Amino acid sequence: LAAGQALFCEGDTAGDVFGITQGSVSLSKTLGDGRRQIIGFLRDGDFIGFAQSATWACTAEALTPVEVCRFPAEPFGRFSAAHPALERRLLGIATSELAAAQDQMLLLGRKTSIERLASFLVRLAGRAVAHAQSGDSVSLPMTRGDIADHLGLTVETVSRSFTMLRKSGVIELADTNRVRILSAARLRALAGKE
Amino acid sequence: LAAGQALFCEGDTAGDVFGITQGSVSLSKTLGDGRRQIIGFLRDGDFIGFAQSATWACTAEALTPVEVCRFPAEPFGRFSAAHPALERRLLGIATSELAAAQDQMLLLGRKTSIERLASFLVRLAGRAVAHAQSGDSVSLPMTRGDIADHLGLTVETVSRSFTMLRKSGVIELADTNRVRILSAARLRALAGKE
DNA sequence: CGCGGCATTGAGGTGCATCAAAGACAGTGG
DNA sequence: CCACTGTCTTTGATGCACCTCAATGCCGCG
Repeated sequence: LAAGQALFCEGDTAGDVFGITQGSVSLSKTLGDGRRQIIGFLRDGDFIGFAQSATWACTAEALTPVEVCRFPAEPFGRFSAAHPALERRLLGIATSELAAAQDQMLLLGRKTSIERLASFLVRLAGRAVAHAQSGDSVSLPMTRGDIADHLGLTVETVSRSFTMLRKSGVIELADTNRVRILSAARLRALAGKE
Repeated sequence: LAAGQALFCEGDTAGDVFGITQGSVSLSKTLGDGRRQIIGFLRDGDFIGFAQSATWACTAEALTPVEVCRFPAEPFGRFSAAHPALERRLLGIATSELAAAQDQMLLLGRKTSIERLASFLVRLAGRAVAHAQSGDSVSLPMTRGDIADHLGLTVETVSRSFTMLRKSGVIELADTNRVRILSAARLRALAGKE
C-alpha cells in the first residue's frame, strides 16, 4: 500500500487480521466534527485485528509505503481455535496493548505538553531498541499533526514542545522526522514516569 | 474489604486474579507528584488480573464495601493453560477492555468537559442495563474527585458540568450520587459519539 | 518557477485549572 | 440532643497552559 492509503475504516465490517511486514501505520478514531485521536502507531512486526465486533472500531492508515500480510477472517478464526498456543500468544499481545493504553490514558489525562512529547519519544526509542535499532536516533514516520492527534494537543503545541526540548539540549533534530536523543536520562525525567 | 481499602498497589508483585462479586472498585495510576488517573471503574461481575508482568501496573481500591473472589496465581495459570475455552474467554474480555480504553483515549484527548461527563454517564447507564438494572437511574459509587481523575478534569469542573447538565434538563440529581437521566437521547448527543 | 503541504513562530483568546470560601452531611464525643 | 470536626460538594473570582488565528519559511514536485 502507498502512504496515505487506508487498510480499513471505522465502521467497516471487520474480521480480517493483518500483520505488518514493512512500514508504519496509524490507528485512529474520529468525532463527527473532525476531531481525531490517534490510538496508536504500529510498525513492522506488529499485528492488527482484535476486532471481536462486527465492525472496526477505528481507522487504519498507512503513514509510509506499507507491506502487510492479510489473514482472511474465516480461515484465521478456525486456525486460532485449533491452536491454543496461538490464542495464548494473542492474549499476551492484547494484554500488553492494554497496558500501553493505560499509560496513554495517564498521559492524556494528566500530563503537560512537554511530558507528553517526552513520554512519546521515550516509548518510540524503546520500540526502536526492541527492533535491534539504535535508541539514540529515532525516526518519526508520522507528521506533527499525527503526533498532535496522538498526544491530545495541536500541531503548534507539538512544534513548540520540540523546540523547547531542542533548546534545552535534550534532543537534536537532524531532519524534521529524525530525532537524536542527547540525554536519555533527562528525557525520561521530563516524561515523568511515576 | 471495607471501602477505601486497596486490593493491591502499583508496583506490588502481581499474579493473582480477582473476580468482583459485590461492590465497586477503581483502577488507577499515579504520577510522582500525586497526579492521578483512574483507568477504569469495575463493578460486580468484572474481573481484574491481566497482569502478564511481574508487578501490577496500577492500584485497585474499593470504592464501596467489596466482596472479591481471589484466584491465586499459580493454580489459576495451570488451570487456564489446561482450558483453552477459558483463555479464549479471557481474550474476549481483554479485547473489549481494549476497545473501552480506546474510547477513553478519544475522550481524554479530544472531548470537552461536558462531552466527557455525558460520555461517562452514557457508559454507566449502559453497564447498568447490562446488569439488568434500569438505565434511567444510575448510581455513582465514586466521589466527584474520582470522576475527575477518570475524566482528566478537576473536581470543580466535574461539579460545574453536573450543574450544567442539570440546569439544561438532561439529568436530575436525586442524591449526590444517584443520577436520573431525563433525556437519554440528548445525553447521547452531548456525549458526541462519532 | 510556482504550487501545495508541512513546520515553525508570534500574538492574542479561552476553557479549564487554581485559589478561595461557604454550604451540606455524616460521624463522634460530650 | 447538639456542638464539633472532617470530608465532600458547590459556587465564585482569577490565572495560565494550551488553543486559535495569522504569517512566514521550507521543501518536494509537476
